[in-house]
Order: sequence, then C-alpha cells, then structure tokens
Amino acid sequence: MRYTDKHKAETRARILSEASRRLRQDGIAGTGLAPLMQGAGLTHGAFYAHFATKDALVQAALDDAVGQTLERWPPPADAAGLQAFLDSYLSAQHRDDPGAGCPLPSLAAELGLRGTPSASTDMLVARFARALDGCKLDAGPNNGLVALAAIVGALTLSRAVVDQPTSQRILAAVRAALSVPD
Amino acid sequence: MRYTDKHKAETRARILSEASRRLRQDGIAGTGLAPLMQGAGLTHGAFYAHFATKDALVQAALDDAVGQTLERWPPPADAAGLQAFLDSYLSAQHRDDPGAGCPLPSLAAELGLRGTPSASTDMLVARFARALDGCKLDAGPNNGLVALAAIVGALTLSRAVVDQPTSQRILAAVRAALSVPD
DNA sequence: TGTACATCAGTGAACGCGCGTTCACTGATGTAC
DNA sequence: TGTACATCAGTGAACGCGCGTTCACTGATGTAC
Repeated sequence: MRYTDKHKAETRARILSEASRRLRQDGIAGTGLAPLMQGAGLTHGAFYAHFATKDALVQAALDDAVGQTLERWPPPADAAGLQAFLDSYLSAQHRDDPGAGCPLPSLAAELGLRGTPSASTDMLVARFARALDGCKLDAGPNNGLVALAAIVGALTLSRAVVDQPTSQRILAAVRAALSVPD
Repeated sequence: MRYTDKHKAETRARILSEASRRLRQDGIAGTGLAPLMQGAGLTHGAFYAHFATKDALVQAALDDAVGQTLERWPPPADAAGLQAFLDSYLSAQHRDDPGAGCPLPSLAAELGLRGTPSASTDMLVARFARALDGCKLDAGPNNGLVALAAIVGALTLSRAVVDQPTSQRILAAVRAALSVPD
C-alpha cells in the first residue's frame, strides 16, 4: 500500500464531513463535486478513490449529517433537557447555520421531490418524534410527531421568510407552544 | 406587430403556468429552461422574448404559484371551512402532487438556502397564519403561525419519509391535532 | 540494514452533456398608403 | 380593396461554463528479499 489505511480513512472522513456540511447548506443539486473536493484539500479526480458516484456520497453524507444531529440533540433525560432541546433547535443560531444543523429542514423537501430518500431520514424522524413526545403541545397519541412537524416547519419557514421580525416570531411562537411549563 | 398582444400574453401565461408547476415539482435548481419551454410547446430561444433571466421567471412563477395556492385555499368562512382546508392541505393527494400544491413545503427550504426569497412567500405565510388562527391547537397568541409551521412541516416530512405508514401517520396526526372538534 | 518492486491515493487533462444566454434569421401578421 | 413595408414572436445554431465521470500517469509509502 502506498499510504496507510488510516490515511485513506482520514481523507474519506474529510470528504464526508465537507459533503455533510455543504449538502445542508447548498442542497444536493447545489453541491458540486469539484468545489467540494477543493474544500477537502484535494483535486476532483481523487473523489472516485473514495466513492463510486455522487449519489453514493450523498447517501453517506446524509447518514453522517443524521448521526451528527443525533449527537447534537440526544434523547432528553428530563423536562429540563427537553426544554434545552427546543431552545437550541428553534434558535436563531440553528436557523442561520444550516450547514451544521438538522438535515430535515434543509434537505427533506429535496429528498422528497427527488424520490431518493434514505433510511437515515426515517430513523431521525422516529427518534426526534420520541424525544418530543413529552412536550406540552398535548396533541394526542402522536404528540411527538406533531411537535416534530412544527419545529421542522418553523425552521424552514423562518429561513424562507424575508421579514426578520416574522422569522423570529415563527421560532418564538413554536417554542412557546411546545415549551414545558415551569 | 407580428402577433396580437393577446397572443403574446397567452404564450407568456403558458410559460408561467408550466414553470409554476415544474418549480414546485423539481425545485428551482432542478428546473431547466429548455425542457420547460418544450413543455410550453416552444423552443428555448423564445424564452427571452418573455423574461429577462431565469431568476425573473422564478420570481414571476413563484408569484403565480402563491396566487394559485390562495385561490385553492381561500380564507375559510367558518369552522367547517377551516376543517375542509386542513383535510385538503393534509391529504395524500396534496402530498403526491407537489406541482399543483402549496409552494411552502416544496420550495421554502430552497428559497431559504439560496437567499433569494420573494415577497409572495411572506404574504402567503401571513394569510395562511390568519386562516389557521381559529384551529383547535390552542397554542397561544400566535396559534395560526404554529399551526402553519405544523402543516408545512407535516407535508414536507410526509414526502421525505420512506415508510408509507409513517407518512400517513404524520398527516393524520397533524390533522387530528389541529382539527376543529365536532 | 539496504535495495527492488508492487501498490494505489492523488493529480490533472479530457470526455460528453446540459445549463443559461445570445444572436442572425424567418415569416406571419398589423399598419400605412 | 390591394400592395409594400415594418414589426417582432419564435426558430435553431452557437457561446462559454460547470457538471459528473474517466483515465493515463506520478510518486510516496509498505512489503519482500
């Protein structure tokens, strides 16, 4: 072997991390392989030593983004943890940095339209729905699923809306609606 | 003039209608001008007799989609009307035909990421929030805004999810959570 | 320990293709006389 | 009413560009002797 296996694994991880960020920031169609590889400090030709196609990278990067998201927002242990989850997910910081955020608001629509969804998405939906089940919404047996739809919709709309006060109001309204009472 | 003004206006309307549908179906980046013009029964060169750039078309087509959406779901007059709105918006039919549907679930994320949002989006958000204010969610002063986030998130997720029972459950759960009681 | 060879991640030029956009041209129609 | 001209929506070839992908080659490293 020319380089150690460790070296190759590190390069692959670097490409993956760059892709994971760029996909959430620019969308799937908006992410080109050449700029991506340049961002990873390589030329575009090196790509195919690590992934068979762009689609294969998209799948792997999506898995990575989902994993990162589950690490950032692990299942809350108690009411305070759930409140922290909501505050963090519905923050201006999350809204303004989609590349580091949850892939559902940034990528779910494109995945749905393309018809090439991944199993990771379903898992993330299931985990987040369970995590949110305890929030105050009081929407019946699928409380967590309703709360998830609300926070994903809120973040999506808060990014799309031009008027900044409206953007803030959307986040604040959903935060208030789901918040655990003191 | 070679053709009547009416003829030109009709052609423009045909391009706009085709674009309005395709944008919601394939996204902005996913909609090419050549296939679009072919869909309108013209060659791609004719495009620039009607629009200055692709961006100008996107703006106009987005306005068209918003207008179409407000016609399809006008402000409900009473509780029964609100219920009909919810049932229709959260239907499998709406989920499975994004090209004819509300542009928020299909395009809001891309508009947010691109940073080229339109005033129409804000108007649609405001109108729908007002329309949904009376629904049962009971989420405080911005009830309609919370309900809007929930239905937009629900439709987006129902399209992205692989598992069909989960997709149906998302729509049904949000429908139940917002429904006006009998 | 030192040398010869095999491996293969990474380089950089090139592939065909579709993109948004431009442009010389056509030809059906409206207007002027 | 009939003819000559002006208009301009629409055609179709072409533009440069970035896309995903391929490929002959390089050269640093690990392995074999």
